[in-house]
Formats: sequence, C-alpha cells, structure tokens
Amino acid sequence: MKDLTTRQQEILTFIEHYEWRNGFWPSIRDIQEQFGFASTNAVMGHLRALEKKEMIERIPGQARTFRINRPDAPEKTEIPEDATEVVDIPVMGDIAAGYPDRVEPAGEIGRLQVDIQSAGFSSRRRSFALQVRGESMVDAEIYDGDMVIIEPRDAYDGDIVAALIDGETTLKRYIQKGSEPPYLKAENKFYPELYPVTELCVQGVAKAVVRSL
Amino acid sequence: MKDLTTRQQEILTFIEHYEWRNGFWPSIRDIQEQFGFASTNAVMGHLRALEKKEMIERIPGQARTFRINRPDAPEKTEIPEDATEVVDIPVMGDIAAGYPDRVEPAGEIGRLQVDIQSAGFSSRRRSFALQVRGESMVDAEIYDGDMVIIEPRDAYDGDIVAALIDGETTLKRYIQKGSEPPYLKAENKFYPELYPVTELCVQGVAKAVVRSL
DNA sequence: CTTGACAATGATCAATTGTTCACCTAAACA
DNA sequence: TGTTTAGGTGAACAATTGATCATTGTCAAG
Repeated sequence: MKDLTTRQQEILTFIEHYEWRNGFWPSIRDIQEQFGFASTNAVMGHLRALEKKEMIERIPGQARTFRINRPDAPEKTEIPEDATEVVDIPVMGDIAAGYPDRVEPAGEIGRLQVDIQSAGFSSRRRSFALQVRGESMVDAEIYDGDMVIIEPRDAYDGDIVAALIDGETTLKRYIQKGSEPPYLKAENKFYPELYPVTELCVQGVAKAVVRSL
Repeated sequence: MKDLTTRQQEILTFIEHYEWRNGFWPSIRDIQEQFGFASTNAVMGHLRALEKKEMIERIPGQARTFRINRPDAPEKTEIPEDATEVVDIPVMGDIAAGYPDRVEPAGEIGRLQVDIQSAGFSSRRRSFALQVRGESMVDAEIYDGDMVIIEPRDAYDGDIVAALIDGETTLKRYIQKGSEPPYLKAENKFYPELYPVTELCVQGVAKAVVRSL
C-alpha cells in the first residue's frame, strides 16, 4: 500500500470487506451508497485511480468483477508457527506432457503442501496443481509424475503453460514470436511442435515443479 | 449432494470452478455459453432447481451474486494431520454486550484458532470473531472478554445476533414475534430491551462462544 | 498566479444481465 | 392415457450496472 490517498484506501477496504462479507463483489452503486456519494462518477474516479496504481483489476463493462492485487500478502499473523510459510494447494487432476489429452476433469482430487520460499512463487493467488503424465517436457526438467503448480493468467513467449489446444489439454512451452500466431513446443526432441487448428487457450502458466522423493 | 441431476451437478461445478478461477461469479450468459445452450432460460431453469434444493442462493435481480451452500464441507483431505480440525478465524474487533456502541472498526485485529468439533459449528463459512465487552448477556452464559463467533446471515427469532441498531452495534438476542417489528433483548434483567428508532440491521448470528481460560 | 492532482456533482447513455412468457420434446409414472 | 418432471428453444422486456460528458471546487506545488 503505497501512495494511496485516504479516500482510495477507504474504498479499497470497503470493496474487500464487502466481498468478504457477501461472497461477491459490490457494484459501483453499492460503493456509492456506502460513502453517500451523489454520483456514481465519484466512485468511477477512485476506481480508475486504484486501477492505475495497480491495486485492483477489473473487467471493463462487466458487473461486479473485481480483482484485488494484494501487494504480496501482509503474510497474516503467522499463528501456525511450526515451519516456514506453507501454502496448501488443491490438486485438480493430471495433465498430459506428451500428446494432447481429453479435457481434464474439474474438481479437486487431493492437496499438496508447498514451502513457499523454496518453490519460488509468491502470492496467495488462485494457483492449483496438476500431476504430469508423459515425457514430453523432460528437457525442461519436468518428468512423469511431477506436480506442476499452475497460476491462472495469460502467457508470454517462453512460458511453460497448461493449454487447451483444439479441445484437448497439454503441458508445453508457449511460443509466440512477434505477431505470428502462437504455438506449443515440447521440450523433448522426440515430440513434435503443436500448431492449433481451431483454438489455443492458455489455462495458466506453470510457476513451480514439485517432485516427491 | 443429494438428488442433483447430472446436469444440475455440472452447472453447480461450473459455477464453483468459475468463481475459483476468476474470483467472481459467472453471469447467466457465461453459463449458457459454457454449455452451449441456445437460450438463457435453460440456465434459469437449472438455477431455480438448484435454489429449490438449497444448493445455491442468489439475490434476485442482481448480477453475479451467487452463494454456494456447501453441504457442510466434505472436510477436505485432512493433510494437516496434527490435531483435530481447526479453523482459523479473524478477530474483527470487539462488540458491546451492554449499551449500544459506536460502529466497530473494520479490519482484522487478530486471529483465533478454534477446534471445529468442540465449537460445534460446521462449515467453512465466512465467519468472524468479536470480543465481548459488557455484562448484558450473562444469562446466556456470555461474559465480558469472551469471543463470539459470528456467521453473517439473517436472523430468526431467538438467535443471538450482532446487530446495528440506530447506528450503533451491540450483541443481543433477536426477538421477532409474528409480523411485529423485531427488537433486541438483553440476557440480563438489569438491562432494558432495545427497540429500534430508525433501523435494526443484523450483521450476523452468533454461532459459538470461545472463552480462553 | 497558474498548473495539476484529488474529490465530487448531475445527467445521460448503452451494455450487461436477470427475468418472464409461450411453447416444445422426451422420459418416467401411475 | 393423461400427468408430472427434467431439459430445452426463442423472443422480448426491464432492471441493474458500468461508462462518459461537462462542470465545479479545493489545495498544494512550482
């Protein structure tokens, strides 16, 4: 929290508090009412400011769609004093690092606990884990049976991603040069590159690999 | 999960999954698109069914306002094997069990860990805790300094509630007989009953009391 | 004295989004 | 055979809700 004016801080707090109490985000007019503004535009101004300062994200034109950028969690009051910071991540299924696959089933099949420092990924984002099947990423040191931790977001060139390609999911490196259409590349010379026929939809970017020994 | 048809289960799963991935709830048309329905009404039918079966709650007319009634959590895979199930609840301030009070400050001032079985409250709802000040609830075995765990929801007659009455908050028993206007009652004969002048707004229902010994 | 960030009014517009009406099919049921 | 339940189409409607225009005022910095 740097550079926020009092009002902006108040608005941000209200938005977070509202979500926490209600389970969904407030509308512009909910905020307006809370602060007694006579115009929705007062809220809009503050939201724009908060967005410019990267405290929140929104989806233009869509109702009640906020995302709060917590500046890498104030790391709560660490009551579970036992160890280093550990996050508890749901395992959502498995994913093929090989040839593309049926769409992985939704739903949680287990949980994985990861030490946050050693895994090298930071925030309490909505990450999830997938178990890798196949050998197509071995040159990137990702082996059959490993767990990859996926952070849902857009990919940049070179990221390793979980992607939906032509209706099937797979774990591959994401390649996008200039304005050319992106494609997927295996990290194993025995596997081919994958060019999407109809669609290529990135589900998330791999942030860490966990291997149980 | 009882009595849900396949379709209804699919819809419910999608809604939960969408929230988990995006941080906000889907619109009707988001769901429609996902399942390839030609009409939003197909979704409406299922939502009505899910609501009748009390799997979800919604706020009529408002956008993206879901609430999922998890049938008392499948109590996840208990990886933290150390003890009995413990929940970690934020302490949001204190509350007067006495005469009504200034509005309690927003924001977390500490954390409380509670054994879930012994506290007798179940789900991972959005509960929070408040520290009690005052003696007005002593006949209900709630004493000065106790922590009450509040579950945000509407109150029924007889519930002990954290309520905002005429702009001030207090912890009292909520009385509503028939269609008469509700009022608040202390559990201590030396304290009067409280009838709202302008407003009576229930902030949540007390589900448990925790007393550190 | 002007510039610029911050805060807000008031009115209006347009898109998103929930809701409803009428009507249809197929399976299950009694 | 009629009836109910689940699942769906298609069109239209209206409320919610986000976005934008023009304007006003304050206050501190240059």
